[in-house]
Amino acid sequence: MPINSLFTAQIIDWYRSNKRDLPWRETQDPYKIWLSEIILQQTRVEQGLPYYERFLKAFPNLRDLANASEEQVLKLWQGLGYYSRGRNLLQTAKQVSTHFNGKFPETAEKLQQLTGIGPYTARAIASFAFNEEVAVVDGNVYRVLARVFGIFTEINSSAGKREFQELADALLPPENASEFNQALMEFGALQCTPRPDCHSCPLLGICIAADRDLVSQLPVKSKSKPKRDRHFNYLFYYDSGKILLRKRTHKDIWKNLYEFPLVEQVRATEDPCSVVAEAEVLYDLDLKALEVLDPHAYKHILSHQIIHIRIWPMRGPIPPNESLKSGIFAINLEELEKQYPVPVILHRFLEHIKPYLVSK
DNA sequence: AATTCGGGGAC
DNA sequence: GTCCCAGAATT
Repeated sequence: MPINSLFTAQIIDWYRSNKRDLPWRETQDPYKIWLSEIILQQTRVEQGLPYYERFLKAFPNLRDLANASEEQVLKLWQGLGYYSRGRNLLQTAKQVSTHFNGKFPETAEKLQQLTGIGPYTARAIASFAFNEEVAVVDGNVYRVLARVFGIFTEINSSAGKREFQELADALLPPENASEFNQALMEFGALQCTPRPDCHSCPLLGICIAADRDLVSQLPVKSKSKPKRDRHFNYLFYYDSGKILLRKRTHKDIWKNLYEFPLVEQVRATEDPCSVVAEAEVLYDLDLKALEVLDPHAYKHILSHQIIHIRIWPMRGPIPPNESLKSGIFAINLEELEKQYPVPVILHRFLEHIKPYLVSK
């Protein structure tokens, strides 16, 4: 038996006895497949699963989602990260709903034209929902193929992407694309993990990396840039159940999410006066009469940046909404929690601070 | 071709 | 601390 056929057969065999019970595997509805795939981009199954359930409950079908507001979608997306996925989700729902008569295109090539659907997701939907014979390549697939076939090409280079995609396509068994794709990813997620237990691996006999002790070196990936430090000073201006809020609209992290009035500085500030002074200019506020309390400090570590956050509680009457400028507005705390999407760091702060606010 | 977009979990 | 996750869009 050729090595490639053996590999395919073993992977599928392993999958049938080890696969997890996941809701999007029990359907061929392109809407549900699409939704699950967008949620699962760069996201572990365990983290994405509750979001998938909540989205389906809120928007049972494509039209429901297409009729939603971006605020609703982002609120449901809150805490999942990569919020452009949520915005693109809504955009594509509207697009398919109005321009494609509510039907998703049925080939990977056409699916990839839609916003938020790239090479992986297009092939996943085409294969799972429409049985197209196309192979998917995600982080799991890179890892499994690099090890089993001993490939040292960098997986984040264009040459690597091409090479692994071609290999996956060559391995794909016609007639069984969907199951093979699922199997290969599941194998990477459960068995051929970043630090695997090779003793229990059914592919021990054919894996080049295991044979030559290269498992810990594969796959090869070029190093990432060092993180940059940012310093966010938030004005937590609380008064009788209301706080000041603004929407992030610029092209940056947390786009279109809401936050307290922000003063970003190049370095950490111990002195509230400089924060207040900058805020007055930035937002055209009059903060002179205010008392500024000691800040709550957090460090928010992300993939490409470390955000040093100081939330400065302030005491004093909130001006009426009509007199607020620069996109600042006052909002009731319950209203905020119900409707306004915020970064998790703000959500956690609010949960922490709420008991103290109501008891005061 | 390189960078940017989050948050959480494993180690 | 580092690396990775059912990647895609933008520069």
